[in-house]
Amino acid sequence: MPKFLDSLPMILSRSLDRIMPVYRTLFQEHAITDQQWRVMRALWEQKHLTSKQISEITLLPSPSLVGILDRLEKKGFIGRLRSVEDRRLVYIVPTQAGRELQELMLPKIEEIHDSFMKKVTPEEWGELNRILDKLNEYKTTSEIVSGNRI
Amino acid sequence: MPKFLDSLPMILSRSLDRIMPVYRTLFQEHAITDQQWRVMRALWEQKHLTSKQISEITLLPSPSLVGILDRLEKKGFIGRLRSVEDRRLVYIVPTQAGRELQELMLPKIEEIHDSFMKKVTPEEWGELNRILDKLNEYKTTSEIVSGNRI
DNA sequence: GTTTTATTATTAATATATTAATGATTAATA
DNA sequence: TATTAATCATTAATATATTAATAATAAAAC
Repeated sequence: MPKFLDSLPMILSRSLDRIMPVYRTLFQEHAITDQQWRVMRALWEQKHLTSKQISEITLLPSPSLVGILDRLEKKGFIGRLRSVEDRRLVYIVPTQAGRELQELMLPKIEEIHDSFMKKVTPEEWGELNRILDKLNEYKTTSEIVSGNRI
Repeated sequence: MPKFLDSLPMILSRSLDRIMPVYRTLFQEHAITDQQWRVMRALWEQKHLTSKQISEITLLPSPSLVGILDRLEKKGFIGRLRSVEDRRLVYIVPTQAGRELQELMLPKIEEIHDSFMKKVTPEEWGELNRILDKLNEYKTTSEIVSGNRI
């Protein structure tokens, strides 16, 4: 019988609970949230992205994204531009202030990433990714349809 | 330069996004949420637990737990009992209906768990846990103090 | 070409996360 | 023992997640 604490959701959640505070210290210095940074990070080296593209990249659900983008807009880090070719689309563009925030934060984000990478060997990092991929795999397409946001 | 999508938070989040819907199908059949199940699962084979103990076991933050317990109480799955020895403590006890829910759900939860276990070898499962543990480790006590809920 | 179907962003309603603060109680200390 | 500090559950305020639904627009089918 599998111990509750050793279940797959629990070991992943526990890991995230340990890891995110390290990043969060930096986020708080710039008064943004985890999710707000995800959006800014996705815009890195991009002229613009639609809301849907950002959702796919960041894994943030579309309904949540509406508010997240509202707050980033209010802070002056992004702008919204309605597409003229397809008026259903809204392009999200980083402002000058948004670009500056990215330039400022990215080096430190990479520092944090590197500090985690130093804790394991490259082989272990590869193994981690490979094993997670195996766990994420679905065997049938019906399973994909049943519950997956993507 | 680490790709955003391959960062540690993202690979863990992506994994959870893939895994949780499999469980959630079962949760929805019983009209409870992920978090509500975590609490019920923690009470498995326990006479009672304090709110704090549940928070530590389930990784759910105490302020969230207040509402989660409210809703479980309203659904008749748990009860609250103020301790007489230490009146700061509140013991959470599963009701008869709560026990029945556990009995009903646990076999299926274990089925789902087993289905994930079948996707990797026991060695890979051990590796996954070992690598995550290495990533979760803090080197200094000051780092622990800085951001960790526990 | 008009009706039907899909797609995109959004709203709505409820549940949870995060951070800081509070009231009640207990433990520690002077 | 009177005071101070620590602990536990909770509240408050804001941000996000989840699910279902909707308005506007576009694509497909008839």
